[in-house]
Amino acid sequence: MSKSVSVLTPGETVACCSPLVSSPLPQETAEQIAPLLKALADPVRLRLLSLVAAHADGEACVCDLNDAFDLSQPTISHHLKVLHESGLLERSKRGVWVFYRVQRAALADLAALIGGGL
Amino acid sequence: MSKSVSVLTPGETVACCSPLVSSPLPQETAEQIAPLLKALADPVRLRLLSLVAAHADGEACVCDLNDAFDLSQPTISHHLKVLHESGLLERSKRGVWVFYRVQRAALADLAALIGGGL
DNA sequence: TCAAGACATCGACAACCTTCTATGTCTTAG
DNA sequence: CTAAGACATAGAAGGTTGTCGATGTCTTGA
Repeated sequence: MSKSVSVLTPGETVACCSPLVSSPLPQETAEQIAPLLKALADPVRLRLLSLVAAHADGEACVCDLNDAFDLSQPTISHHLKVLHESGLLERSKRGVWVFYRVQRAALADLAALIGGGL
Repeated sequence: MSKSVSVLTPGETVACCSPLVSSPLPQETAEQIAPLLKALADPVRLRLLSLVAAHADGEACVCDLNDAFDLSQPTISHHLKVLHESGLLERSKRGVWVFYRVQRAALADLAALIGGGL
C-alpha cells in the first residue's frame, strides 16, 4: 500500500512532502491511549469525573452521583465502570456505600501527552 | 429524579456524602468538550495528529499520511475530516495537494482542562 | 431471620462508528 | 481538450456504545 521511497535522494522526495522532525506516535502507543480518551469522551463521564474531583476529600459515593443526573441508576453504574476499568477512577467500598476517587496521575499523563504536541 | 437536599442543615446531610469543594463541569461545557475528546479517541486519528505534528514545518499533505497506514484512502480522508471538523486540524489546499496543520491552541486547551482536575 | 436499601449485572434495542468499494470533483500536464 | 492523479463523497456492512427495565448480590437494621 505504501510507495517505496528508499531509492530517492533527499532532493528527489516527492514535491508535496516535508520530512519528519520528531517521531510520531507508534501504533502500539496510540492503541494504548485511545481507550483512555474514549473513556473520557462522553459528557456524562466527564461530569462524573468532575463531580468526583469536586468533592471535599476527593471522593464521592455512588448515591451522590446518581442524584446528579437524569439517568437511571444502572446507566450511571455503567459509566462508573467504564471510568474505573480505564484506570481513571479508583473504587473503594465502605459498608453499604461505594466510593470513587479520581486517579490524578492518569489524568496528568494524558494531559502531558496532549499538551506536548503529542 | 434527584432528592431535594436544600432543607437539610450541614449536619443532616446524608451520611455517605461529602460536600462539594469546587464546582463540577456544567452539562453544557461537558457537551462541548466531549466531541473534541471523541475526535481524539481513536488510534488512527491519534497517529494522524501526531504525524502531522511531527512534520518539519508543522504541516503534512494527505498523500504523505495515506502512505503511513494500511487503510484505504477514503478511510484516511474520513478521519482527517473528523479531526478537521472538530477543530483539531486546520486545512489548506495548494495546487493538487491538501495540507493539514495541527491547531496547537485546541490541544493546549484540552490538556489544561484534563490536567487541571477538570 | 427477614426486609430494605445500595449498587452491579444482564439482555435488549436503537444510534452511532469504522471501514470498505465505487464514484465524483478538481487541478494540472500534455 | 483530454487523461491522470489527488482527494472527497456516497452508500452499505458489521461492530460498538448508551440507555433502559428487570433482576441479582451484599450489607445492615430490626
